[in-house]
Amino acid sequence: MYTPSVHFVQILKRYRQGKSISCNRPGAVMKAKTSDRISGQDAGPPADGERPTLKTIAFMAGLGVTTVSRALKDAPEIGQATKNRVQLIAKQIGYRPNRAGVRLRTGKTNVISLVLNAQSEIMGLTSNMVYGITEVLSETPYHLTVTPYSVENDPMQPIRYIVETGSADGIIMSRTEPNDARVRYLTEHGIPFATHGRTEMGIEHPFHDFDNEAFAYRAVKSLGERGRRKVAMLAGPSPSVTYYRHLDRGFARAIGEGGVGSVSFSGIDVDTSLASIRDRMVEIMSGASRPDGIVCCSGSAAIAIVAGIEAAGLKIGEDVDLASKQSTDVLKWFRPQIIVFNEDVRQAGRELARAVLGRISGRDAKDLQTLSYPGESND
Amino acid sequence: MYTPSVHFVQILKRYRQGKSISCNRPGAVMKAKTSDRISGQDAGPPADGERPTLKTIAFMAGLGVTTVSRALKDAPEIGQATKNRVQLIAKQIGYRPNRAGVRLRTGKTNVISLVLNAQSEIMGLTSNMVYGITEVLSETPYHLTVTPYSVENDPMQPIRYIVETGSADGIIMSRTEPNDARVRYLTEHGIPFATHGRTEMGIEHPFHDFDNEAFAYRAVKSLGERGRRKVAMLAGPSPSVTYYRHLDRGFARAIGEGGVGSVSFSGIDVDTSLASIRDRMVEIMSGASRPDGIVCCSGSAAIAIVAGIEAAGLKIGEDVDLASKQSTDVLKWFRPQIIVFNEDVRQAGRELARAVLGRISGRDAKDLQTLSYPGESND
DNA sequence: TCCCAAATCTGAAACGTTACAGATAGGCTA
DNA sequence: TAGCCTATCTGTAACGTTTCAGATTTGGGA
Repeated sequence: MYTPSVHFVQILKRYRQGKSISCNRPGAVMKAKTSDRISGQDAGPPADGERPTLKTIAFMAGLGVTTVSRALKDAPEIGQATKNRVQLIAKQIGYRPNRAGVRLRTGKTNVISLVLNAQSEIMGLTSNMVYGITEVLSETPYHLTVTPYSVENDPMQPIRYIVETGSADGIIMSRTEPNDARVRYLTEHGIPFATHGRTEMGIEHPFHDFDNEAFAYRAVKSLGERGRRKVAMLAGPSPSVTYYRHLDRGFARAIGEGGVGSVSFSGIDVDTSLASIRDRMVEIMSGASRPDGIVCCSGSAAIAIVAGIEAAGLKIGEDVDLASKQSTDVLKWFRPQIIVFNEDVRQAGRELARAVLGRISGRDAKDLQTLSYPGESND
Repeated sequence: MYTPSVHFVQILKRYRQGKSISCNRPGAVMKAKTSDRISGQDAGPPADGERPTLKTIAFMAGLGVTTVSRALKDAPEIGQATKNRVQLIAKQIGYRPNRAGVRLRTGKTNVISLVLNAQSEIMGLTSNMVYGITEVLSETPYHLTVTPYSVENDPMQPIRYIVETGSADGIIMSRTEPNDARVRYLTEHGIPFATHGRTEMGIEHPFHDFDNEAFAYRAVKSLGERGRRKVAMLAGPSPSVTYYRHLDRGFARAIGEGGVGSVSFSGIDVDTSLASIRDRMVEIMSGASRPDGIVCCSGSAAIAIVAGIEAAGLKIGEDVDLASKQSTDVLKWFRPQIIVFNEDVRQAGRELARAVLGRISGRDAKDLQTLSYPGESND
């Protein structure tokens, strides 16, 4: 049994009184920080107002920094009494580990990086994602940094930067593609990440996805139930982001089951500017083969579609029905007639945060894949 | 004149060939990193695949780390030829300073923290703010971290955390109050920051603000021009955030100039839930003393107001006019009849980023205060 | 010839943390 | 009594950077 000869309370007391004290170990006398030239570790209390470090606690407890470091992380080789003392002092003086010190020593950054496309902002998506993520991270030592890239730039650029500079322990990214270079790169480099959306590369990785296939399927079905017989979908530009494929698949499946026919939109997709969508919709809805039901996967595009429909002299809910995904309530307020399916982006943020953290702590990628389903909120 | 005896190209070449080489200084032979027990600094090249450090460059150039460190930051006491060599090598091997090392040594984090209220999200505000900020930061070594707090929490909590842990060099925050505890605290602690919105504390600090007084004033005037004679404003909860005061002031000034009378809304404000706003609007607009013009400072609240008005059987642009601030185009698409005034939040983000950076680099707070004016985008 | 100043460059120390390889004391065994 | 094991605790080194206080060389002046 190892018994420290001086109890910390005495030291703490004398320390608080500003007295020069000597420790239970040789050489441990109070002295100025800068004039510390002796090789021993317990050089003395820090100057007033400075942030407490392990050294501060070590001095106050009459222990070595190593012991303090271990005591604070509940290492098995530290006595229970010592742990209690150390943890109490740490709490009392408001000790917080210096992130730079930890990072330099261990390489662990305690940072999660959210990589975003700064252009493709669908109403409120980014905000809610950020809030969802931070909600989860706030209970951990992790911070969130945001690293956007513009469309003109290579999506790989921010990823490479993060990996090369080791500036994050994990990455969350969106606009996932079927064959995603970022996923491949990060997998090769063994960096934990989670994607919003799935890939089709045969690489298992953490993701969270909204079931867009289910959404498109149910959207068509809903339109059919309202007697619509000729529906169209505002799809994504063909081969890029994965979720566009899922939309197509769900749409095709619903159509394939019969009862409802389809026409296709040409010249526009969800990435087209709102003004172009509106203008094209006027043309389409004025034409002979106009659809009587429309599926749309973006709240803002839905607004442009409505504008076009009404500019063509038709009425939502009467001449034509619109079923759309929404991530904020705006659409419901906009035209109550719109059939809306909710995607909870904040929840997605939470799931994604949990997924990266899980991956960081070594959990299997397969157990970190979640899907959320469209919530039909109206009628 | 100090002349290194071995030119770096030779060293670099041999280094690249993996050959064991000896440097121009004694003791500088290639050896494994871990077995480095000699006190000299130039221990040898790092293991393959590891990130280059100053040591790597120092070894390759046949210089000391100190010299390399200084050469990279263009210190005056380093010869021009050496600077060129060092900078060339650094570029070639893709050297990037280790942030943890810098941070530990200098205390500089190279981080800007955006402190946000996670609840009061006005459509797209956060996203655009974030994008604006990162646009500016992307040309600097600064990273952006997001630190949200929930309404239930003390707004001071994240601020204290950042200051106590020294986790950022500068802070950007919103929902500025006339007498803002955060501003006082940060000023006392000498931490650079910029606020979105102004205070009324007599403390000079960097800010960016939208001129809400001008907005409210012009909104009332616009309504007057359309023949509206009894206008009301959906104001903020009285004493809190500064910009509500500016709204009141602008509104009062416009009313004071005559021609237009005012009625007041009771029971709701911009922070009320959208459903409550809608419900209350139905009551108000069904009453005898209903306004014929409404001023609203939030896009989402405007949507709820419109819903209420229409539920009461009235038409926007005919029975009543609505003038609202918007930060995305949604309102314009929602009801083209709404009189909208644009606030460019992305631009605000840019200004705020420039303001904190300016403060960090020691510029005077007074020179870092900007105001933006409502852009009337329709008619 | 000697010394000094200017121009360059240098190692050691420090920031705060953790990993490594012991140290120390007490109790127990033989 | 000597020796060993266990339970605790320890100092040193290292992560990569910058600062401090010198070193070293060269050229020039006395």
